[in-house]
Amino acid sequence: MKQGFRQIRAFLQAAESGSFTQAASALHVSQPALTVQIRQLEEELGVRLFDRDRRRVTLTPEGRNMLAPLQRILDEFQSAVAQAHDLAGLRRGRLTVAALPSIAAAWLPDLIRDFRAVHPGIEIRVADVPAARLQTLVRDEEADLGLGPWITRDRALRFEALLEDRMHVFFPAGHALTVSRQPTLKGLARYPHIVTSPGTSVREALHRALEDGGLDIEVACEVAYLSTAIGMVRAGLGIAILPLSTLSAASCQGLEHRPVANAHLRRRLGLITAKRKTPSPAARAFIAALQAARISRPCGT
Amino acid sequence: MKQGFRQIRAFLQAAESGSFTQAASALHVSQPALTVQIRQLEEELGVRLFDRDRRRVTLTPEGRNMLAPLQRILDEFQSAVAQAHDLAGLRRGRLTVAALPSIAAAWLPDLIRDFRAVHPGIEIRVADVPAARLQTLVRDEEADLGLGPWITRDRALRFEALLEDRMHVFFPAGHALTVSRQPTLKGLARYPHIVTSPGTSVREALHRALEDGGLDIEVACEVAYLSTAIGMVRAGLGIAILPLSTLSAASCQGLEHRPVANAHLRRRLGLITAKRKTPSPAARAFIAALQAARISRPCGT
DNA sequence: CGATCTTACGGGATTCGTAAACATA
DNA sequence: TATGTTTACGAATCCCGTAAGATCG
Repeated sequence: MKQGFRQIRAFLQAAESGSFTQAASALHVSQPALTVQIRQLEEELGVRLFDRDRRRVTLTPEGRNMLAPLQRILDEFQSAVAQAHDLAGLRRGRLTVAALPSIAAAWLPDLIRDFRAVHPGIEIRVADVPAARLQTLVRDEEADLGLGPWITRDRALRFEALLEDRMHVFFPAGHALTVSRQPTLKGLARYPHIVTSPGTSVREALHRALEDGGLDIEVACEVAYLSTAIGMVRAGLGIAILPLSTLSAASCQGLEHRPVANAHLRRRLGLITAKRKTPSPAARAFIAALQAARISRPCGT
Repeated sequence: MKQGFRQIRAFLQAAESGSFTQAASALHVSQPALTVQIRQLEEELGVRLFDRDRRRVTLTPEGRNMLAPLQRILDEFQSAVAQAHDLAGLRRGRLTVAALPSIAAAWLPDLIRDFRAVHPGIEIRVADVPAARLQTLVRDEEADLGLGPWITRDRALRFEALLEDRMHVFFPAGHALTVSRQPTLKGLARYPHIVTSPGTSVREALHRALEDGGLDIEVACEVAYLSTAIGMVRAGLGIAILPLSTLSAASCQGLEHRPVANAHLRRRLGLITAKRKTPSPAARAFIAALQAARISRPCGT
């Protein structure tokens, strides 16, 4: 079983040309080479495919029977190659990005817009999930890559820091905090706070920071979405300690914000990829775009 | 484009085995060879097909995409090869035999019965046509072979004598002719004759024989079929000069027959094949059976 | 004799197998 | 350390192209 596609191509071309000489020149091989290819195919199939007539070659009935099947095989192979090239050339494909909601809202829209402009054939799904699920998604190959904090040290995954998302305190314009350049957590503790739901990474970070400082805060309201929290702050219900990236995710008009001086309130966000798994062409391209964007727009807008 | 089926086979086997080593041993090649084959396919397709994990290899999503198309291509190729082998091995095929009506009636039934017993997959058509059309059918490839007399010297056809069909005179038992061992045409001319229609080879031969001898006969009746002629003879309407093979074609009970001593009344019947055209496997086998039968049952029953 | 397929043969590329290197669990 | 993939390299094989041979019109 030593067959290839060259023999099939030779056969089809010869059948079409009705001449070994013409077929050979069409395929850019010498005529004896084509004769050999035909003979190899005939030996493999066990039937004579052509009647050699010195003047022209004509298909035998057996050869005519093989015409359609072999043609289809060749077509399907070329189609399969084309499909693979489409994937490799980013003309087609699917890409699933897992990202923290804040990142998904702040960073991804621009990135995806630019990416899709270049590669319109790539279908992109975004899984905006809490930090805890990020690594699971990537590990289980439900996402090609993750964007978020590096929480659990997972040997099957790789982390590459992209930006540091410092948390800021947001407050309405004119609030007493306006005067301080970098308030401490302790200084903020006496104001009522809008906080996100337990389980969100923002809440966890805030929780750890408070615990570490032995502080406690008054919770004015607990909301699920950053944009809701911003709305609450604007309405004067309280202040909120939120990622700086919130600026991009929600309309912060009429609000002021200051960095909070606390180590727990800065997260190193980055790219999470599977160590073993070869990234898909689309994933590679997206990661490249990601790293390019990191340079042009460093550390949280 | 330097691809063959070995690479595809290697890919499918490796995907199934989940290990290059196992796949290699399953395909009876060394493991490095298989690695190379996989790499060749990856280069041709432009995508990485496997994630090498040192412990096992797993398909990438791109590889999974290629699985079905490549599997199908391989299946179709093998099916095409199998189909060709069926033709070559006489498990399938079609065979058209053109033959004189007398041959078709006398010889072919036994021959075809035996042939079909050995090769039940071959579909056999018999074209029983007058001698004049025989060569045309073979020349136009409407028949794989012809059985009949060599009339027109056609350079595109080949003739191989198989048997000599001497014409006999048929007469009712008790007829005056019973006493003669080999009557002459002249001796027969005075009896009324049953003749076949003009255009049939039997009639032509008789016509030439009479013309050559300057004889004339009384035509008692003119019929189309040999069996009709035999019926006429039996009824005593006249005698008939017919091929000896008529014995096999019609019931000749109650009739006697003697060879007629006349050169024109013996026909060399044989095999007519196209010179250029390669006979199909089925035709080759049939011809072989034909020649074997010639030995075991020479010259007209 | 001209056109075309087949055969023969030498050179070059391809591919295979063995052995060593390499990488992970 | 053990297993399994990759790399390296020598050898065998395969394949092509040129040239000569054969055959039919």
